[in-house]
Amino acid sequence: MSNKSFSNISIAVIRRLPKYHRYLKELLDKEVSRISSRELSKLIGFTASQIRQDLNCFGGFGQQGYGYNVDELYNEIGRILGLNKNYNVIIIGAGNLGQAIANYTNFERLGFEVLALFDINPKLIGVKIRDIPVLDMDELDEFTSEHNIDIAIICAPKDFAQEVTDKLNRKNVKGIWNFAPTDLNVAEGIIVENVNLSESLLTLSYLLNEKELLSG
Amino acid sequence: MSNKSFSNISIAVIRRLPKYHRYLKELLDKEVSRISSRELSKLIGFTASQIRQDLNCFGGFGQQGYGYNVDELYNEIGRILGLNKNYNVIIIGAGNLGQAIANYTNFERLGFEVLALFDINPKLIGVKIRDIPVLDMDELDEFTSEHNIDIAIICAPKDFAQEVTDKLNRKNVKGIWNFAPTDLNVAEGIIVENVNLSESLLTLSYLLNEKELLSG
DNA sequence: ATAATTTTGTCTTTATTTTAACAAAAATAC
DNA sequence: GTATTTTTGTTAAAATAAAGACAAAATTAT
Repeated sequence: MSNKSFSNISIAVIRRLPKYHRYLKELLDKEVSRISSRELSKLIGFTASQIRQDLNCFGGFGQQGYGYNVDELYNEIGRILGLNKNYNVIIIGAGNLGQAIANYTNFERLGFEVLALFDINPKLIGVKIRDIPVLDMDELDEFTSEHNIDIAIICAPKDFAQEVTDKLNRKNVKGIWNFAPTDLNVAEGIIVENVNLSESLLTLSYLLNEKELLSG
Repeated sequence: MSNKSFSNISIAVIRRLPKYHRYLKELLDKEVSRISSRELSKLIGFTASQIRQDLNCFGGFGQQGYGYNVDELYNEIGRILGLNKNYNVIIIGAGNLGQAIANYTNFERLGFEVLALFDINPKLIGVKIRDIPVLDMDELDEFTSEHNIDIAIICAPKDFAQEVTDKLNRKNVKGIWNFAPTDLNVAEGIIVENVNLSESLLTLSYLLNEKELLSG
């Protein structure tokens, strides 16, 4: 009864969806009302065939001889991505990274509302980021009990991340967006999306050296 | 004469290398001196077969009946990732995200030295993050001419990112680590590694809703 | 109104990636 | 010292993903 049984959509397709969403938004802003898979292909860099196949995982949104209605497709993909809902979010760790995310108002526009940040640093507790309060980490349990938190964003140091996750495991948190450079053990059903900056940087480092590495 | 001709290593393999590196470091810290692909598989979550195949892209680092020497393998993967070198880095944008990266001392330990941050905000210009100065964006051209910059980290807003990239395109910058939520047009030979936080968050959002989406 | 063009959705083929299998080599146990 | 076990490196098979091909449908041009 793995998660897989509910899903025949490959993760490769899923990870392309936000990019479609972003490019369609740009087209909308430019008041482009229709686009073919061929034109979109030139913009986004995927093959037209792949675009058509990706979209058809979720339904036939296009029309032969015409292409796709930009507004309709944008909204459909938004719905597929769950952007028709609102999400209550907390941020664990109110350092630079936590603050950066709290300040990024675009997430709010997409429906992700940050209710609070949590930190152990007395200098940060009580501070407000925009209108969002930084609370004492000791209040985390109470806060998550009283509020229906959908997503917790972990911006805490590596050695503290699992400890926090253990607390979240006992609450009704549905997803964790993890910026700590470690793999978390989560309770069944909790979805984790990792953003591992070190891994990204080391990939860049590899690519910078690849030519010499494989020739010399 | 595409980049591909130098490389028979798939990007999927490359993106797993930093994770091997991280887990091997943890084993080293625990003073584990040897590990088999089977044991590593249990830790890291890839199949033992995949681990052996990945490592064998770069050489036979193991020994039959024994496994892999942790210290040796850690160093070999570090070398493959280019961590035997030092990199001069600048950060474009000294907001929370730029500061977060500048403050993350682990990158320095890996050989990535941040020489300066750049911003247009007068309140930030002149400030120091650790010992790293925040310079006026107007000084970027001169600075990149005088220093041999390997990597530029773009933490500037989306609408400003391409403008900065155009400047970098004319310099000898080798790689761009891009946090702006947009695809950059770069000069030939410049490697771009994107960290698109919105795309990551929307992927999480999709996964949170996948069950209902595909059943209902 | 008709012909030519465009373009999707889907089926087929190709390519890539992952997993499985196993001989050969080394380590360990007895 | 020999047998047993472990474990790699590598080959083969299976699974997954991407690209190509094309009929059917709709649009656009004449």
